[in-house]
Amino acid sequence: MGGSEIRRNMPLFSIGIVMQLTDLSARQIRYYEEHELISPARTEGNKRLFSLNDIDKLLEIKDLIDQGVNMAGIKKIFNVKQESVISAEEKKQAEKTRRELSDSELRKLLRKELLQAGRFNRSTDRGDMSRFFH
Amino acid sequence: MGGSEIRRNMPLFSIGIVMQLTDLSARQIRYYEEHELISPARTEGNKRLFSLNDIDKLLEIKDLIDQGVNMAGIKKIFNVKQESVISAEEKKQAEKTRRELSDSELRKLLRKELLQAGRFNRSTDRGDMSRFFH
DNA sequence: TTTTCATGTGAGATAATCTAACATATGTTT
DNA sequence: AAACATATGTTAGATTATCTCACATGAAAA
Repeated sequence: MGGSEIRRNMPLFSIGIVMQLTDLSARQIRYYEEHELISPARTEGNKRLFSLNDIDKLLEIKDLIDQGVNMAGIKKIFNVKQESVISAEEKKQAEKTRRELSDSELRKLLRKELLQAGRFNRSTDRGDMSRFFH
Repeated sequence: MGGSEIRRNMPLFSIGIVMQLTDLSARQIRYYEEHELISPARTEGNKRLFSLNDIDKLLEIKDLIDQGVNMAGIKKIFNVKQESVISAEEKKQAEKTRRELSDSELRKLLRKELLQAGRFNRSTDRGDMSRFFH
């Protein structure tokens, strides 16, 4: 995972901005948090701070609600997605260890990964916030 | 110019977040505004709202101040930069009209531009906010 | 028809930000 | 040296944005 993961999880946006960006009411956003669909960070003074990922999720929630899905359904869908990501990770991991690398192969790989550490790579299924940034 | 120009000028960030992101004090940020180095937007209730471009500029200001440049100098530098951008635009424009396109060439170009309208293209000299987004 | 769900709305509290004024350290003129 | 200018800190008092909690409501489900 590249450093972009960090950036997309950085708490940056006040609820007012998120309302504009998502066209959701404060009530709705707080309600979705109450149902644990999002978990925005908080300032020292308890104000919510949302990340790009939070906003993506809110846009997904909005879509699903428009399609008639309720809280429970959305939560399930998010969990399934999350699991599929995890299992993808596991597969990758399993595949990796299965290959029984020689020491030299291993060193080569390691070096390659280090060299690519700074590069930007995106998770495959992004939300719609890509509209707002390049 | 692509739609990314709009995105980079979208007022999104409160002064608190900008303080964290730039490591400048509120006093400093307001002082730079007073000297017209930045012009953040305002909410209905008069709170400042900063764009990605504003933040890039603040990081540039910080650099220049570290290098001993004063307000007047920074303002000059910004103006020169702005002019160079404008003249680049003019050059591009001049080059374009000079070519005296045929109608068919023109239609082809237009279609191409329309197809690429949604793509992400960056301005050449970005600030440092690229660290925060992909 | 009750209940439940998703949202609206209002009250009262508090955090974040605003402007304006004065303080201060460092560097510049006279 | 004394006076001034520049960039920033700090404080005070006012106002906005957000918070939680409670109650209201329309639509859908039971």
